Amino acid sequence: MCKNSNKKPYYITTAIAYASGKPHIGNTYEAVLADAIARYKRAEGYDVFFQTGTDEHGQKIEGKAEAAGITPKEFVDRAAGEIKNIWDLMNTSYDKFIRTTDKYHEEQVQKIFKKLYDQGDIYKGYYEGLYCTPCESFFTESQLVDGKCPDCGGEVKPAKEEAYFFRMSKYADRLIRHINENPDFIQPVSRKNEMMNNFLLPGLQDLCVSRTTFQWGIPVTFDPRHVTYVWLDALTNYITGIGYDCDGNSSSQFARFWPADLHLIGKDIIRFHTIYWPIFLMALDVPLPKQVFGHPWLLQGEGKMSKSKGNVLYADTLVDFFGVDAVRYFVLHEMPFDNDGVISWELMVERMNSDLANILGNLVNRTISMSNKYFEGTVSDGKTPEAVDEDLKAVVLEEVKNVQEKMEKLRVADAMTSIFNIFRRSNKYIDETAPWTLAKDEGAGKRLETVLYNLTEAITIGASLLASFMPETSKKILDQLCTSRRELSQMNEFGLYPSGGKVTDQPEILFARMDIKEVMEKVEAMQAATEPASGDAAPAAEASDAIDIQAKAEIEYDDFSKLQFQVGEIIACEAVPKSRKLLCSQVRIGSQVRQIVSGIKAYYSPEEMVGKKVMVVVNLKPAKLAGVMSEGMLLCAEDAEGNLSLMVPEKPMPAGAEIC
RNA sequence: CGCGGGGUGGAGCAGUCUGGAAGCUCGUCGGGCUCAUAACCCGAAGGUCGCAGGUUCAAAUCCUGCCCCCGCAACCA
Repeated sequence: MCKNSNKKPYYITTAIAYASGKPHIGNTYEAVLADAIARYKRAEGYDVFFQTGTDEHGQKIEGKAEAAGITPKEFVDRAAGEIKNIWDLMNTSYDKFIRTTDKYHEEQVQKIFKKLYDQGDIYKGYYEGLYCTPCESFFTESQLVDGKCPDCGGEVKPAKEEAYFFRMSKYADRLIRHINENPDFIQPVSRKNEMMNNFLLPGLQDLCVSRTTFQWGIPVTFDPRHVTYVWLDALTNYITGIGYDCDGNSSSQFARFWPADLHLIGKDIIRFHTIYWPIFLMALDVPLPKQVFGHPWLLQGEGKMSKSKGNVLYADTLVDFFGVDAVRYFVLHEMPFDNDGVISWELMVERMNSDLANILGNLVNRTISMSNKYFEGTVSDGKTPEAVDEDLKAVVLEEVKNVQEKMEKLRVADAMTSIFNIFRRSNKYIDETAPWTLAKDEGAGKRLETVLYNLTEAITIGASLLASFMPETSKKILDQLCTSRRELSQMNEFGLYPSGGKVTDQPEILFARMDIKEVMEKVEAMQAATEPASGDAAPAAEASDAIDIQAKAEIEYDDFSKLQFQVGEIIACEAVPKSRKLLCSQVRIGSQVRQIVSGIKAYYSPEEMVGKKVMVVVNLKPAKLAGVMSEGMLLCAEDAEGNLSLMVPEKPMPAGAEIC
C-alpha cells in the first residue's frame, strides 16, 4: 500500500533526552551515532524509521521550572526546542521526535497503567520507612545504602506512603530465558553478564511506578493523586511513538516497525532497557526489541578539561569552530566500541588537519586540479591499465566490504576508518603514478587519463560511502566530481564513473587546516567570557560571580533558632584512612574539642586546615562517616562546579563565639 | 574482600574471547615528489605489552598473586 512496502523495515531509536537543560556533546553523540546507522540502513535498502525525542516529566523538571519561575510545560517546551535544534543542527535524519508530553503518549501511558493494574501486574503498596525529606523522595531497600539517602546522603525517616508497584519477579524467569536464548539481545556482550549477575540472578525487586510527591507527570486515571513514575512513562515512548494502542487498535505503522531492531542507549541505562522494558512488554504481550546496544561515553579528556572547570563542550560551540560534518566525524571516529572515548580540542584539531584536510580534502582538491590542468576537467577512462592500478582497485573494493562488515556489527568508528583507507590509498596511488610526469610525456596521454579516471572513481566510491556519516561533505565531493551518490549495491565493481564526465573547474576547499595555537587562544577567550552564562539571555559579565540554586521552602524563625552555629578553631587535622573525600579535624569550640569529619579533601590539605577559624554547626546529631565519628559540620560555600570554600569570620573571633 | 573499566614505543588506541614473528593514527628524525590545503609518498628511531610467579614447544593473549589509574557507589553532618 505504500511505496516502501517491498522494503524491509528497520526501526531504530535513541534514548529520549531528559529535558532539563542543554544537551552536551556526549548526549549529542548518541543522536549522531543513531543517525549514521539509520542513514546506512537506508542505503542498504531498508525502510528505516528513526525515532528520538525528549523525556519531559519528573520532579527535577518541576523543581527547575519553579526555580525559573515558569510552568513545567513552558520549561520543557523551551528545553525540548533546544534539544531538537541541536539534533537538527547536527543534521540527524530522525523520522519522529517524540515528547513524553505529547497527548497520544500520555493517553497510552494511562491506558497501559490501567491495563497492567487490571491484570494484576501493578499493585498498590506502601513504602515502609526510608523517606528523605530534603529530597522529597522515597527509596527502596535496595537503593539505600547504610540506611542513608543515596542522593543527598541524608538521614531517611521511617514513613509510609501509598505507591503503585510493578511485579517484576513474575517475569524474571522468562526474561532470563530470553536473554540466554538471544545472545545478541544485549550489546556489547560484556554488559549481559553484568545484568545477569547483578540484577536478574539475585532476584528482582518490584519497581515503583507511581509517585505522590510531585505533580509533574502523567496522572494515574483511577487514582489521580498519583503520577506515573519515570520508566513506565519514558520507555513506552518506543511503542507509543509509532502508534501502539493498548486497546488493540495499533496503527499499521506499529505493525510494520515493531519490534524495534535497535535501541541505542547509553551504558548507564542498560538495566532499564534490558530488564524493566522487556518485562513491561511481556506484561503487555508485545514482542521484545531485537537488540539493545549500550554505547560507551564520550568523555572530555585533556586532563585540564573537567567539569570542575566548567568547560563543558556543547555541540553548537564545536560546530561554530569546525562545522557540522567535522564534529560528526570527531564523535563517530573517536568513539571506540566498548571503552569510553575521549575528545579534546587538541584531538579535534589534529583530526581536522590530518584526516579531513590533508587526507580527504587535499586528495579531492589535487585530483580535480589535475583533471582541469591536463584535460580541461574531463575525466575519461583511457583504458591503459598498469599493474599498480590493481592494488588500488583491490583496496577500494576490499574496504567497501569492510565497511559493510563493520556496520553489520555496529562498529561505526571502524567503518569510518575503512573509508579513509580508500582515501589514503588514493593519495599513495598519485605518488606511484606521478601524473605530472606522465603529463610531460607526449605519448602517455591515455595512461594519464586512466590514472585520473581511477582516482575519480575511487573518490566517488569513498565519498558515497561517506554519505551516512558526513552527508554534507559527501554531497559536496560528489557535486564537485559532477556525479551522484553510488548505491551500495553498485559497489562491488570498480569503474562505473561515466567516462567523459566533467568535474568542476573551481574545486572548493572542503576542510581548511587549523592552527592549534589559534584555536586554543579562541577557546580560552570564549571560556573566560561565557563560562558561567548558561545559554540564557543573562549578560555574561554580570553573571560570572553569581549563581542561582533551587529554592527551599520558607521556614519559621523557630526553625532557624533550633540551629546552633559557633566559631571553631581547627587544632589538628588528618585524612580519614581509606576514604577519598574525607578529612577528620579536631575542632576547639569554647572549652571543648570536637571531632568533625568533612568531605573537603579535594579542596584542602590537612596541613592548611590547622589553625583556621571556621563556621560549625554544633548541635547536629553525631554520625559515623567511613566508620569515624563526626560531631558536627563545617560549613562551606559551594559554587556551580562543586568547589568548596570554608566559611571563616571576617574579623578575628575567639573559638566558641556564637554565630547568629 | 563494594561494582565496573583500564595499565601495549612521546600521545591516543587496536590486538586479549579463538596463545604462534608487536599493529594503527598522530608526533619526532631522514629522504622523495611538486598535482595539491607547507598538503602527498617512502624510510628510520623509539616498546621489559603495569609487576611477580605459573601452564606451554610457544604467552600482550590462559592461570595465580600483587601494584597503580579512572568511573560509580560507600562514606560529601
